[in-house]
Formats: sequence, structure tokens, C-alpha cells
Amino acid sequence: MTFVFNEREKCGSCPIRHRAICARCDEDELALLEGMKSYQTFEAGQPIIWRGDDLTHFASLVSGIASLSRTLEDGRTQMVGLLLPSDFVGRPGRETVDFDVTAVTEVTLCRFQRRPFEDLVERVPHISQRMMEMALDELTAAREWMVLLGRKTAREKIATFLEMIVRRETVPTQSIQEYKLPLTREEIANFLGLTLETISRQLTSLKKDGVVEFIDRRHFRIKDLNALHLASGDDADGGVIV
Amino acid sequence: MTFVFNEREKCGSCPIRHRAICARCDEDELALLEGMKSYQTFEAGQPIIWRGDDLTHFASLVSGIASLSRTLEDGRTQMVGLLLPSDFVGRPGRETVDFDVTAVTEVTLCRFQRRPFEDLVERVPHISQRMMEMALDELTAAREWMVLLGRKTAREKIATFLEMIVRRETVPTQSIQEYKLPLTREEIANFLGLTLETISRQLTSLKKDGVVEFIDRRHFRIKDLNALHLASGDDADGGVIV
DNA sequence: ACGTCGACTTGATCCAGATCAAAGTTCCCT
DNA sequence: AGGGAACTTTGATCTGGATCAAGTCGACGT
Repeated sequence: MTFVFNEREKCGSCPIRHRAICARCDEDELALLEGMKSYQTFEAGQPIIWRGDDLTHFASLVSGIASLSRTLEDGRTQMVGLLLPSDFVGRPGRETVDFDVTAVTEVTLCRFQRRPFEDLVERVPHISQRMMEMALDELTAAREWMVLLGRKTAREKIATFLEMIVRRETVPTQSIQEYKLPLTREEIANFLGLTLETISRQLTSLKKDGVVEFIDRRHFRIKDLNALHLASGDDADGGVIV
Repeated sequence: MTFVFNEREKCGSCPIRHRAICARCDEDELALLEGMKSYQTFEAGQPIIWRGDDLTHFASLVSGIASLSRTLEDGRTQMVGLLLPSDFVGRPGRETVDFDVTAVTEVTLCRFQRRPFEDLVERVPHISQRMMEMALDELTAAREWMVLLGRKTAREKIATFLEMIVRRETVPTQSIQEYKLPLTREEIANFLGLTLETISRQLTSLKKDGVVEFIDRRHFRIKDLNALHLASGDDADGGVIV
């Protein structure tokens, strides 16, 4: 029994019910959100909203992956974050959008009209409390990414990126797990502040050094998790995965 | 009649009353914060708290400037933000601190013990609402800094940094205003993801090009604001100051 | 089977910013 | 006033990653 993205679906069985901005809401509060939600789907590659656009809706990302990015006049692009299921789009209190949002895979949003949603944020503390938590977590993640962008070498950047994917998707049961790169080489480059050629060369180098192994362009396995972590340049601390 | 940082002082006349986490609080709510606050002062250069330390207090920065930074094992340091008056330190719900916090100038904090403050966040929606706003604003600033770190040239980085100072401190009345660099060349380097030599060379270059003028090492004037903005690499849009 | 288009790899060269090194400046401290 | 120590500037050289330039691979349409 899968959840279909239809307005008549109950929030109670929504896949992101316990992680999104509604996580702390009780049944009554959920009913208020339920009454104002609408779903919208975007194909892979489609722009969802551009920087400077009027913010007509806020939204929670329900399925798929989207990117947040900024492009300078001359075309240099920097991705500033990946939006995953349960992540929120928009800043209550602001009229426009600060970064381009693009669907990386097919994406479904659960949307709320700006005004009614802003009123709800004022009236339902559980929502602002949850949004505060989520914003603070993202802030920490953004700052960690700043360390990567400002001080890490190309190899460290890619190792950190691969480790991030591994951390997020590791299922303790499977022993030799296969992971998927959600981005093209160019997108990875824009995420890490490098060029696509450097991404390609560094992946080849990690492969040569026996750290990773590629099934095809988009699928890889970790051959030496410890070496990957060492290559990431991060402190020895929080390093143990399960 | 200046505000002295003493527990008996009323929050009502606090210099950050209308910008800090208490901005939305009414008199009753303010009284709750007033009852639990304590002040602490740090000299310039002193560490305030280290990454990994137990978070015993949350705090609002009342006066001075502090830096948030991370240092990799081999000594490479990246500053991830500057804390200015009204900025908040700590993440409710977390036990430890994610980044080193250091006093850049003399700093005074208005502190709250962790547990009682966390309870207050649960009970007083005006606090979580304000913290949500502040966290979302900082998130946008952090993301903009990611663009700088990932994609801007050394000259663009410094021009952006100078423009940031100018924007924050410009008083429309004064015509030829003098600004103060709050950081040493090395600190600027750690903020911009460069070395101190590059900072020095680029400042000299901007001086030669007639964009800025130095009174002494720490004080400068803008000779050509438009040229400064052009050098920052940012879009033409939000560029007008005043 | 064949072409072709987008994604990727690999090679050659270049250059912005790092690194190494040495002076110059300012500000204490006694 | 004098002697450091910390900060800053400037110069010479090096290098990691960018840029320019061919190829290679694989999926998909005809």
C-alpha cells in the first residue's frame, strides 16, 4: 500500500511525516496542514524556482533530490546544498527566493500557500520549533561544507563527498553494499567547488589506490572505508560508522 | 546612562533587546529571561568555547565580535562565521558545540543555563519563532559565503569582504566615512579561505587601483564604491547601498 | 548495425594562489 | 629610548587545479 501524492491522502501515512516541519505536530495541527497542502511533481533536470522569483508557496520535499545553487554572471556555479526528502523550501517572512532550486531526480513537493502558511507558523508553535531545529541543523551542515570549500584539497573534497553518501545510505545488514552517485561529474564539481575534469581524475586516483571500485559511472562500492575516511581530512573523532 | 552588564540590569534597556532571540518577547516573557540571565566577559583573543565541549549555557552576544571556526588536524583553519551583537551561540537540543568560538575583540555574553533555557524554548513560542528567523537568515548568509569560498577569485573575495563591512556600518549622514577592519590579515585569510600573503597583496592591488585607501593597517576609506562592487563579482541587482 | 549526442576520461599546458624567505612597521613593555 | 614580538609587506619560486583539447564510452533513436 503505497502513498500516492494526491491531496486526499492523509498526512498520517506520509513518508516524511516524522522528519519534516510537521514532525512535532499532533493530529489536530496535522489536520490544518492537511487542509492546505497540494502536491506538485517536477521531472529530473527541471527548474523548480529561480533566485529572485516571487515566493508563492512554501514546500516540503517529499520524494526525490533537488539542488540549491547560485550562478555568477559569467556562469560560474556553486551548489550550496542538496535537498532530500523532508527538507524545506522557502523562508517564512521573505518575499523572494535566494537561490535557484532545481530537480536533480524526479521530485515531488508538498506545497502550502505563502500567506496561510505564515499565519500557521505564528499560531502553531510546534511548527516554528521544528523549523528552528531543522534550520539549525542545516546551518551546521552548511558551515561544515564551508570548511570543505575553503580549506580542503580536491582529493579530500571528493573523499568527503563519497563518505557523505555512504554514511547516509549504509544499511548495516548488507555487507558489500553498492552506492549510487546521485549527481553527474559536473554537478559534483559544482557542489565541491572544482571542475569536472578534476572530479574525474580524483575518482580515477581513488580507484587506483584501492579505496573505491566502480561498477559503472554511477555506481560504486567502498573497498577500504578506513582509507576513505583518512582521505577525507576530517578529524579522527566521529568517524566510526555503526 | 549606559547599560552595565550586571544581572540586575533590566532587559528592557539592553542594547540588543530588539534584535536578539528575545526580540518578539513581551514584558512577561522578558521577565522569565531576565530571571535566568548572567553576563560573562572575555578578553580579545580568548577562546570562549571549543568544539566538542559540553554545552552548559546558551548565550546571546551583547557586545564585541567573536569568530566561529574549525581547524583541521594539520592546522588549516577555516572561519565559518563572525558573531556580532545579537547573534546566538549554541543549538538547543544538542549536547556539545560544533565549532570553536573565539573572542576577536572584548566580548560580553548574556548567558542562560542549558536546561532551563531549553524548557523556555518549548514554552514560549516567541523565542522559537525568533530563533527560526535568525537561523534561516544565518543559513542564507552561510550559503552566500559558500559561493564565495567555492567560486570567487582572491580579488573578488576581498572586495566582497570589504563591501560587507561597508554595508554593515555605513551611516548615511557622513560623506567620507572611515571603516575599521575588525580582523588581522591572518584572520581575514582564514575567513576567506586564502593565505595572509594573498590578503596583503590583494589589498595593495585594490589600493593601487584607486578602489580603497588606507589610513593605517586597520582603517580604510572607500574611494570608488562602484568599482568595489564590480570587483566583488556579485550580480548587479541588490547592489545599491542606502 | 549505424550515427550521434551527452557524459566521461585522459593528456598537455597554464596560471592563480600557495609556499618559502626576508624585510619593514607598529606597538608595547620595561 | 630601546628591544622585542607580533603583524604586515614584498619578492622569488613552486604547484594543485584550471583550462584547452582530443578522444572514449554507452544509451538511444532510426
